[in-house]
Amino acid sequence: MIKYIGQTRILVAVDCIIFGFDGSDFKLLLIQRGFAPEKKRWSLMGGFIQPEETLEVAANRVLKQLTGLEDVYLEQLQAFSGPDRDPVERTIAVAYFALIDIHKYEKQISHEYHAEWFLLKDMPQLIFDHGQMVELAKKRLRYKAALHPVLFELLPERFTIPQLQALYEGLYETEFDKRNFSRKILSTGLLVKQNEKDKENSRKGAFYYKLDKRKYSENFQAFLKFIPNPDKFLV
Amino acid sequence: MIKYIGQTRILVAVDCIIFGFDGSDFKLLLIQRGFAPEKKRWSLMGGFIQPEETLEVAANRVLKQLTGLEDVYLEQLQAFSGPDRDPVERTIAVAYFALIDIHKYEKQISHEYHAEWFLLKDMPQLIFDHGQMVELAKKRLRYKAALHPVLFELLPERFTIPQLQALYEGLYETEFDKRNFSRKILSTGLLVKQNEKDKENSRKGAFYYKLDKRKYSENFQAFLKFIPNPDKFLV
DNA sequence: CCAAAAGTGTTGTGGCTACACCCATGA
DNA sequence: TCATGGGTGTAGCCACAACACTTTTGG
Repeated sequence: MIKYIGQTRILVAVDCIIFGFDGSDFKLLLIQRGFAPEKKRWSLMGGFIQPEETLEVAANRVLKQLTGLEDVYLEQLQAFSGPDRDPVERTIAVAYFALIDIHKYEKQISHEYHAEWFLLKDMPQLIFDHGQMVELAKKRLRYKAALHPVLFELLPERFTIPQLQALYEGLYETEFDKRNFSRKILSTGLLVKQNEKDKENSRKGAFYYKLDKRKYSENFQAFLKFIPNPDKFLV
Repeated sequence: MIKYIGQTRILVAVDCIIFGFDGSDFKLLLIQRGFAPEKKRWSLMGGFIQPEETLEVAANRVLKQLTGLEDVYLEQLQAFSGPDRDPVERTIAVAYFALIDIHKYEKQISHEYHAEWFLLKDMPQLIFDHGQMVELAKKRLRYKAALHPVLFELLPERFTIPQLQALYEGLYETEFDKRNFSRKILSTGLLVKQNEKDKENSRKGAFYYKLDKRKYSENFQAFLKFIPNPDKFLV
């Protein structure tokens, strides 16, 4: 194969910021790095890109390795390229963020990587520039969720409106008026009310809803307004 | 230096989608590729990342090589990683898009690369996946400009409101009501009216405005609404 | 005096926010 | 029966979109 001469070839990795929601808090799935350098310190799950893979395929592979899950919401965040970001050898990392239903993960948990869920508000220090990646992912998710119904990716098939509200409130670290919130959400037409109630979290019980998947994929790109006064929350 | 063993190292390039606005049309700056493969075909300006550079530095370098300009608006778009996107050798490309004042460029034009401005609507076929990059950049810019005052980056220091409107209309390939448009733009408080008029484009003449740079940088992240019915335009 | 583009105001409507009370249930 | 969280309606306000005529001036 002909080659471009005189150019430097570099390691390319993908790192995954994995978000989850446990019904009341936003969480992040981290692993305890098993090899030097920085052995035992907390880190995002990552891996090097392989010869025949696209970045997207690599990110999906890495995610599946850790969680066992496929067909997960995954979005390219940004490439990080500080020449010394990895002290061992120059590596460019392309960060992806994933939104997973935390319950699905728990069913398939692998202890191989010493993975743990951390509260997003209460994260350990991470290696390299992983902390920056998480900050950026949070910002991007806030931005995106203000306009598109992406947060449903974090919920199980059935969920209640109070749960959904807790999810938004967790992401934006604030509280919303529940009357306005439920009106706004229901007015999208994305939710289908079920007959059963969730009786675990209150005495009265809250009705379950499911996502209308057809409308969801049709309207995903639509420009909605989920968050009042977005200026306040979107830096 | 210790190294990660058994991993493949890959070429990493940056490619720049360079937008300009000539007062009535949106344009794209392309070069005619000077070497094989695909010699003589039109292409985005790009270059390989160097050992001590970040991607951002590389993109700025590449942009300066072609245009002579520094301190230009430049934003990372996405990494493109199809294993066969470059037939010579596997290369991952990180695309950046740039917004430049076309007049500044014309002052510093370099003929070294056989660069030419093309109408965005009327582009030649590009090599590799550059066509996809341009499409994505257009989409991203439409999205961004609907919410943030980023299009001012394309204008010279003095500009008129009709010019500004033509700029928005070019990007969204539509027409806006001029009364609503000017009211909306002026209500941001970002513009400072000048005393002179531009007499080149009409008999009556249109007042020049300048950008209030302090307010511009303060409000850049603010969540505005420049485009009526954004759903229509933002896929 | 005519053509061509700049500039400017009003009104109706719909969507947003703010706000408070009743309901169902398990303990 | 009481404590807890679920569920619901309204009114005022503001922002938006739709719309047409006058002004300026160069030729």
